[in-house]
Amino acid sequence: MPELPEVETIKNDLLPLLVGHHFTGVTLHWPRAVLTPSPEEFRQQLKGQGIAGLGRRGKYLIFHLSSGKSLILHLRMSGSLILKPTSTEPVRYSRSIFTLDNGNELHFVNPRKLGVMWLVADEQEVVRKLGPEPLDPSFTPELLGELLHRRKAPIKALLCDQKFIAGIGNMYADEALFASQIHPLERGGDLSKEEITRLHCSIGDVLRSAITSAGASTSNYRRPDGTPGEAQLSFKVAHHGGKPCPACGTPIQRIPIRNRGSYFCPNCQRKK
DNA sequence: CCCGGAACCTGAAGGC
DNA sequence: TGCCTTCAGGTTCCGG
Repeated sequence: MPELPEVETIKNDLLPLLVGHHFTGVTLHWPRAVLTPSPEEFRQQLKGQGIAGLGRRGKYLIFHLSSGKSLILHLRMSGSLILKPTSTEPVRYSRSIFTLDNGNELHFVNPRKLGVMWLVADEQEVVRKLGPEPLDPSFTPELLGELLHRRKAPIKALLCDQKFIAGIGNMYADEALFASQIHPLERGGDLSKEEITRLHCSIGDVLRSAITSAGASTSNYRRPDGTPGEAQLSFKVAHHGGKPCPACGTPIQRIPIRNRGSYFCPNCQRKK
């Protein structure tokens, strides 16, 4: 599932290949993925647009266009972006194709049709509601403590809430909680100062390490050249149900939290 | 404001 | 072999 490290990897991979080029056309095989404006306006406004830069906010990938507008993509659960030379060979589950001036085409591969796109004058229209960027220097342990104050939801649910903090999803929430030895059902507001400090540190470590490994390919995620990332090889609990905990050997447990599978070590991560 | 659950989607995996 | 059910989990919406 594309979370912050996966979107960051896609941005880094595409940056040198796209910036300075322009879109020559757009084909929409699943127009409902365009949330704004209308699919037809989307196509017309993108045609001929130069790509001035690429950015990321949380799990959102942002194309800065020469018109000053922003093309924003969210891959949701199963989406990926593939960049390849134009050919007649079909790309499986390609739902949108952006053709470029250099003979390449960018495919929005979107098997479950959950991924979405926007074309807006101000990117804040889309990303305004997001919480802080966990890798930004302004995200301090003190800020995390303030955000957690009096929150009653399970810490796992808060970490996955994009309004609470941007970019973290199921996998990296589980990994960060294991690294900081906190039970996923612990109420956010019940974390001690020491636990908050550990959690803040673990969030940064887990995300930075995953970016270095080019993201985690647990299912559909691929880099734009089609190769998988390797962050999943370092996972200690995520998707490891029943396997021994790498720290103590206790079988990793899986419980549902907010309808999501949560993996943790019942010995290393005790609830108070 | 805060929390939990359903809905959107469809391929993959498992049971019988 | 094939049908059926369940699972996957990011986001938004809705109800309490």
